Amino acid sequence: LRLALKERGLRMTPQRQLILDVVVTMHGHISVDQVHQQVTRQFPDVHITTVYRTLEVLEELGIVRHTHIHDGVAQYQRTDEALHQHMVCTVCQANTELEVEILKPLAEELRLRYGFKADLAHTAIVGVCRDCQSIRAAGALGHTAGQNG
Amino acid sequence: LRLALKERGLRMTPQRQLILDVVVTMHGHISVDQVHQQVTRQFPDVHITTVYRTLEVLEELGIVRHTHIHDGVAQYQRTDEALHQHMVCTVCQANTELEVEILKPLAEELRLRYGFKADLAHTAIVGVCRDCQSIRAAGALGHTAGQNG
DNA sequence: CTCGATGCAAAATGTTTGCACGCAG
DNA sequence: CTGCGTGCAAACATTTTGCATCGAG
Repeated sequence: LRLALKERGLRMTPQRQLILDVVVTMHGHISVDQVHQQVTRQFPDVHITTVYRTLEVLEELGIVRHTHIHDGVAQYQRTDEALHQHMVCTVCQANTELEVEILKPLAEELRLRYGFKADLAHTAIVGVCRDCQSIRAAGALGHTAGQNG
Repeated sequence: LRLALKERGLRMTPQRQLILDVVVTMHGHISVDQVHQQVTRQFPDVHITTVYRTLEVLEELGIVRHTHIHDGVAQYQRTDEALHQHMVCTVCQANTELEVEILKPLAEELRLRYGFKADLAHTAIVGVCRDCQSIRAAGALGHTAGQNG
């Protein structure tokens, strides 16, 4: 891993080591700010700009990849973790992992019909989780679009 | 439609009429800025703040919905257009429409296995389109991860 | 020593908010 | 006339950039 840096004339600094530590232990999506917070827990001096720049480097190296979920905040994930996908509930923000197997038929279909190589793990699937559906159902029984006020 | 506004004690202003005009004629995803530009083509005085606020109102009324695609910019789409989905190419930014039928098996699968009511039309599918795959293939034949530089 | 990396501040970008005035109803 | 809607500016949040200094190799 550090060799990858070396090959491109890049240096391994303590800051990068710390950020790398966070990256290899993280699961799923994580924001720049979250990475920064974890890093500053050990070295409060590490600037968030450095986190931005390091994650950018890691992205060029193919170690991480970033995306944007529901709000405008960039979320990073490891590329070797890209094979699992998340479902984010728009009501309770619950984040459930799902097996990527489920996505394969769709990916295959898109390839066949449009020649499009879909990166389905790139963005989380949004929707409403089981629990929040129950809660909602209790408040708004029926399935016609009536005006509630 | 204006009745929906009336019912909630909201007023129909020239600005809202203009923004509504843009909304009903738009297809797929459109940014706040794009709406604003189209509006100011007729009335240069309409402020972008008004566009933000009006789209927020329209979202509460269930007429539009917003999401975030690849960058952090909010994209709006009509809810009655939500039944088609887009594929955005990360290389050439091409935006291809696809039939929502393709997504239904996945949605059904997610419902069965996780009880999750997925809103698959909420976010565009990202990936690489047919053309850009060809171009890439020409530059990087083979499928091993070699270092190119 | 050399040159990439860092910290800081400031700029850039997209979005939200406070306030006084204007206009729809 | 009432109070919602508007334009404006300023606040806000996130991300990028310029620059002097530091330190990895």
